[in-house]
Amino acid sequence: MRDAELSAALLHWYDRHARVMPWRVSPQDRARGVRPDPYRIWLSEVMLQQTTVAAVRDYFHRFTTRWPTVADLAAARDEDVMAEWAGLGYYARARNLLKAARAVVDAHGGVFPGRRDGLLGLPGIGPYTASAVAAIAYDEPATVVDGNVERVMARLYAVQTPLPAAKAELTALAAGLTPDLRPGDYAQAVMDLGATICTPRNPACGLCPWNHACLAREQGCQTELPRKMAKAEKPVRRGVLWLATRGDMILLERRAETGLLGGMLGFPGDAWDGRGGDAPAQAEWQDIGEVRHTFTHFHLYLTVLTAELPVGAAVTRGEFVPRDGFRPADLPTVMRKAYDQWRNIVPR
DNA sequence: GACACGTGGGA
DNA sequence: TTCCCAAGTGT
Repeated sequence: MRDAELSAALLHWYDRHARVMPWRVSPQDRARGVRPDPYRIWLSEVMLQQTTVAAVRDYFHRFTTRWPTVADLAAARDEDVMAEWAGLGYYARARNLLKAARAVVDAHGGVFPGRRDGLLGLPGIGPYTASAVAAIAYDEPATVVDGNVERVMARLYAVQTPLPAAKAELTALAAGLTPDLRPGDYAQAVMDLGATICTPRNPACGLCPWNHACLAREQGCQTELPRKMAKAEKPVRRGVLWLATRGDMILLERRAETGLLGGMLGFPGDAWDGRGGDAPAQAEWQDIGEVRHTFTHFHLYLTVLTAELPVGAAVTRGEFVPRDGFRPADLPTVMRKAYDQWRNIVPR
C-alpha cells in the first residue's frame, strides 16, 4: 500500500474505533464542524506526557472545572496549581504549565499560538506537544511522534536500530504518512492504534488496519520492536523525613523550585544522599518506620522520624499549619506515604 | 547524547 | 517482588 492508502485506512479504522476521552472531539462531531478547545487540548497533552489516560482523567476534570480557561489558570496561585497536580508526577510540568498560561495571557492576549512553531516557544511544549496541539486543535499537518508512534513505525517498517538512536528515522517515516486531510484525526488515530492494537506486548495484529503492510509482522519480529538500549540499574538511596507536630499543628515545608518534587509541599528531610542534614528542631525524634518509594531513576528508603514539639521550641525549617487546614492529597506521593505511616502509628 | 524528572498499573 | 512502561521536556 502507498502512504496515502495507509493513512486513509487508518482514518477509516479511527472513524469506527476512536476512544472516547473528555478532551477529545469525536471524528463524527469533528466532521460536523465541532472544533476542539486549544486550551483543553494543550492541558490534556501536557498531562498525558509519560502518563496514562486512566491516571489523567480525574486530574483533567478537576483542572478544567476549577480553571475553565487559560486566563483562569494564568490567574491561579502557584500553590493551588501545585496542590491540584499533586500525585500526577513530573512536577516540572505543573510549573511550566503556569508559566505557559501566563505567557499566553501576557504575550498573546489569551489566545494560544495557532501554529506549531509558535507553540514550541512555550514552556513545557516540546516537539511532540507542539505537533499534537497544532494537529488536533488547529488541523495543521504536523507529525506527532510519541512512544506509540515510535513503536508503530518501528514495526510497520521493521526498523532494527534501537532507540533512542532510531528517533530521527522513525520521525521521518511518521512524517511520510501524515496526511494533509484530517491531520488532527490522523494524529489521534495513530496514537490510538499504538495504545490499543499495536501494544508493546501481545499486539492484536489480527485487528490492525495496517497488518498487511507491516514488515515486522511479515518477519515475525513485531514483539521485539522497537529495540531499546538497556537501562542502567536504579541505585538505592536512603534518607529521613522529620514529621513534627505541635498540638493540632503539623510542620510542612515548601520544596525548592527546581529539582526533585520542585515546588511541592512536603515534610522537612535531609538530601536523601546518605550525608545527613539538619533536623527542623532539637527533639527526641522517634523512629516510626520506613517508607519505600521508587522514582524514575532511584529507589528510596526513608526513615520517618516524629516528635511532638513544645510551644516554645525553636524551629529552623518549615511552617506549622493546622492539621485540618491541609489536605494529604496536596502532597506528592512519597510525602503522602510518610503521612499515612504517621497516621497509622499515631492515630487521631 | 545522556541524564534528571513521578507515578500507578499490568505482567 | 520486580520490572516495564505511558500521548516527553529541559538541561
